[in-house]
Amino acid sequence: MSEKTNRAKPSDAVIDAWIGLMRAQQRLLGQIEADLKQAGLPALGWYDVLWELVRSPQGKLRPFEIEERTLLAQYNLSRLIDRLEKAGLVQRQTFDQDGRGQWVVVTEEGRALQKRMWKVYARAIEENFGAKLSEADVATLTSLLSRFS
Amino acid sequence: MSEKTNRAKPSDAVIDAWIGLMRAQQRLLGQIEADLKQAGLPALGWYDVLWELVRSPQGKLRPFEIEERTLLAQYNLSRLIDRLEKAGLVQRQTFDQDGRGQWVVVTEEGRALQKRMWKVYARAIEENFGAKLSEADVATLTSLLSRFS
DNA sequence: CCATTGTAGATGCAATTGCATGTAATAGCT
DNA sequence: AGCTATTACATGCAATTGCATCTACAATGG
Repeated sequence: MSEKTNRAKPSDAVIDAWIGLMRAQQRLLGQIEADLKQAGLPALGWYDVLWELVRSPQGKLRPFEIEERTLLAQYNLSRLIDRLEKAGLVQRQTFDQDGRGQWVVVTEEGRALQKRMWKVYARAIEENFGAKLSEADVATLTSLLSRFS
Repeated sequence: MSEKTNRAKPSDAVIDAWIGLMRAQQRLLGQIEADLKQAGLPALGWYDVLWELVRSPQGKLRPFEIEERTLLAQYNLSRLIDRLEKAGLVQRQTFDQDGRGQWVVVTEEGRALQKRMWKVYARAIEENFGAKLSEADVATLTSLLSRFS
């Protein structure tokens, strides 16, 4: 008679690591969102989309491509694009090859905002995160975390 | 004349690690929330509060204590407690030593739900997270992440 | 060509969150 | 004691999110 019917129980060490991951991300994200807000800048969600657009070859992507890259839910992205467009940071353009599709194009204002946000964001990353890790730590952490992508 | 006025710029390696952390947490959390939902269980926020209560000495805590332990915002916690109470999982009790305060007490139903959620949660942690790490990895990761608590 | 199925994106509505502020009670100062 | 500041928690309202569903178009199979 098998004893271990319930497989897949994590060890205490795994649970500690799990909690550590959740807490670290929560704290760091909270700190950085606070820095952005204090600088009068929008939240990170806006940055993520702008960044994907800015670094794309033509400064434009299809919504579903943004969705893949940012892990935003489709309905959330749809409305986030609404807000970005209302703020003049992106523009929707028709996609001729497929009547269902569209391009989301970053505007100059969008590029400018992305740069301004990056100044604050970069500093916050370094101060809250980078400053606490050696180069070797950084490499180790990146390697470990890459297993979950 | 100093060249480096703008200090605190993270290296590319630090940025990679940062992105890795955000993405790993986002993916893992999403996966686990999906598992809970599929099992017809409430979201992790409910679990976190129930767990803090269950593991507290008397099965009760002050709201501000829960707040510290979970990093929930005060106004969010206040309303989360409303929902937990409405669901019969906790009860508010008066705190005699301070008229402003109250106890949040976990009920038997609350304890039962915490156990049921843990079964799903534990399995999800192991499958999505623990299974991808050796014991040494786990120790390393915990140690690195602890710098941000 | 037509019917069915799949994909891209939008949207109504309810639930949750964020922000600002409110209320009640305690603590601290003079 | 009396006044002010602080702490604990709640709440109105606007913004965001989640869920389910909808529309429009495209692809596939007969």
